[in-house]
Amino acid sequence: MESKIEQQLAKLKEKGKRTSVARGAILQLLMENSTPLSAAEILAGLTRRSLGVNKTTVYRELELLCGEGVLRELEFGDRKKRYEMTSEGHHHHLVCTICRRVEDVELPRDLDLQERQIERQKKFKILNHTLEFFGICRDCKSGAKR
Amino acid sequence: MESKIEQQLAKLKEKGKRTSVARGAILQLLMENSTPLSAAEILAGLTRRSLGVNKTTVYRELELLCGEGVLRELEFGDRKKRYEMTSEGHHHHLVCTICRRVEDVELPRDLDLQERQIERQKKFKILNHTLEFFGICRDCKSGAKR
DNA sequence: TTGACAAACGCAACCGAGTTGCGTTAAGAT
DNA sequence: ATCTTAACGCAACTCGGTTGCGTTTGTCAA
Repeated sequence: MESKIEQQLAKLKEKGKRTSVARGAILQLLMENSTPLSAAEILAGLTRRSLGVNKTTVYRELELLCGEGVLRELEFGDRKKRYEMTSEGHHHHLVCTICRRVEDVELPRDLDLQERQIERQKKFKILNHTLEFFGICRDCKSGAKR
Repeated sequence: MESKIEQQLAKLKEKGKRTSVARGAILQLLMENSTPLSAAEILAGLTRRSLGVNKTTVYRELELLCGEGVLRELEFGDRKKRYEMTSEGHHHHLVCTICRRVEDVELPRDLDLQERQIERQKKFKILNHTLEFFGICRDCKSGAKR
């Protein structure tokens, strides 16, 4: 089975995008990590793999990958953007206000019906939405370390 | 009937907060405006009323009013915080991605039930949530000016 | 294989929202 | 009138992110 990363890179290639080391590494990093990463975290992750990449490159890469729909940009209210693979599918987030860790969650019943209703009522074309829940995670409730 | 602003100021006074011109003006500005305002917009609004207020003062005032629960802090993904009166009650927002205007909206059925379900399932204590819908507003759809 | 073209890159300088430190002003209690 | 301290102004700073510009390098066609 061909790796998911190679698939993504191949798809980008068809659109005239090249296959750079940084691009592959960023995708891998985001794929391995369960929580969305910030630009700084990605930069650090690349450095840890002894890939000397400039921060401008990271920002430009993230912009490109978002534009191509490979990544999704998220904001949890701490003034830094975070990124996750769109291949993870549509879901929402539980953000712990203590340890800042992020957990994925799916709504038992998503908002499609409500959205249709709002669209009719407000004559507003809804393209997407963001829904994040803030609170205290299991570990922080139990007073766990870290 | 006593003005809503005076009520708020009186409540703050009980907590040892003083009644400054800037404070009253900020509250008034936010009350008159239907959409949430950014710090810069508030600063501009005060200047327009020929109240020479320093930006540090505005930021500090907003922080205080949020801390006292008078204002609510919002973020729509453009890296600037926006503020609205909490007295407006719990609602969500329709953010137009073209003209950036913000409309309030209430969910026909809010998320309380889903939240309870998530809490049980994930052992995560939900304190609050943010839900914003992004899309094209009525005016921008019809190609209206501005 | 080589050459050309543009995508990708590095670097330094920059931007803009928000913050901090510190000394000054003024609200309101006594 | 006096005193305490909330509120304020100003300048310098922080930090996530952006821009301009010249250089490197992947890719494709000759």
